[in-house]
Amino acid sequence: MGRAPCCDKANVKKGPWSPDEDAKLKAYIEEHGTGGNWIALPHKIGLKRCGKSCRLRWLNYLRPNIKHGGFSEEEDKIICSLYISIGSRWSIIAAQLPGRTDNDIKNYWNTRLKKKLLGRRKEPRNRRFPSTAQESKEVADGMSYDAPSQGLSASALERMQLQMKLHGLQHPLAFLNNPALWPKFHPFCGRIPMEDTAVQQAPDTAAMVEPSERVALPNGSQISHSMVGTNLADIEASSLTGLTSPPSSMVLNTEQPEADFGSAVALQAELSSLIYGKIDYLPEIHQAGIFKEMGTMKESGVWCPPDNGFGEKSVLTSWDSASLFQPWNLLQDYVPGYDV
DNA sequence: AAGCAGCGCAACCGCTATAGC
DNA sequence: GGCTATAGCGGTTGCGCTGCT
Repeated sequence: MGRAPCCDKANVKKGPWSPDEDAKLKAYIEEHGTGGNWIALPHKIGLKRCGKSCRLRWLNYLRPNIKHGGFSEEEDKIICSLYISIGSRWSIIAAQLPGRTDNDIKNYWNTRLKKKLLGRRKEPRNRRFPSTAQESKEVADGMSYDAPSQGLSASALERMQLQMKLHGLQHPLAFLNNPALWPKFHPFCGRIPMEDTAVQQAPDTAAMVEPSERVALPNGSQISHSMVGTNLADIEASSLTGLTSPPSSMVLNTEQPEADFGSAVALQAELSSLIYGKIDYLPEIHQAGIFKEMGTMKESGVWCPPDNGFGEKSVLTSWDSASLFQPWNLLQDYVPGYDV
């Protein structure tokens, strides 16, 4: 038995909202609020609309202080940075941009920003997975094989492409030939010393971070450097340092916060350069508010691998593992039979 | 001027998470 | 603890506009 529909599909109006409908909805909500029940709301005001539709209309257009279009460079950079770090969590990204809605940002990304960063390429018609051992080897060698789209989500592919662009990689698997890019717990590198790493869950990271763990930003605000140290910053840092320490997104590194923040800033400069062809440091993007929402989300926390390769399950939070860029996971997509 | 393709965006759909009973 | 209703989210669709041929 399927689930009951939220409304009578036959008796609800679909399509664009009329000014009259907008006015009715706006007036009612401004006077009475939503009442905590969107499903009942259209009936109360005599609108032949689905409750979900009313909610969407209010959130995306009618509520006060909504901005449309005219994204600034600063907003572009925030969107790009967060997209690379956390993927298509539009609601989280939107929470960092006052007046912007997730729908707006999603549309902006899909129609403009993505093209701006990745460029527009005609997809080769005969793109396919490697089928022979030689082709597979070439893939592993970073040769001759264009980034496949099959078996990989669009979001993951885009983020991978952005990563490659940021780091000058020619191939998604080129990291295999660059040990500097290998995280310590990568199966090829051996086991991460879990007992030495302060892997921990932080249900409310923003609240839990000790003052010593916060990073002072140029504008005077502070942010937890465990949050600054996204996986992107890890890769950035690792490419510079040879990854002598575990990625900061896995470990709450209280020893060298400046290094982590420095790499994050460097990343932003790279991003800025990529988008606008110029270098400018980005003091605003990592203001404390950036991850404020994530810090209050129950699933926020310091990332650690779901399984360290020895059958030991680690503390893991849902979106962290799914969204952070983990190039070794791409092996599953590229190499038949490989299981991370 | 007509036809077409590409683009931008509003809105919808379907799924998951959560709250309440 | 299980069930149901609702909220919220991300992906997708469809339509109107614009520019090109």
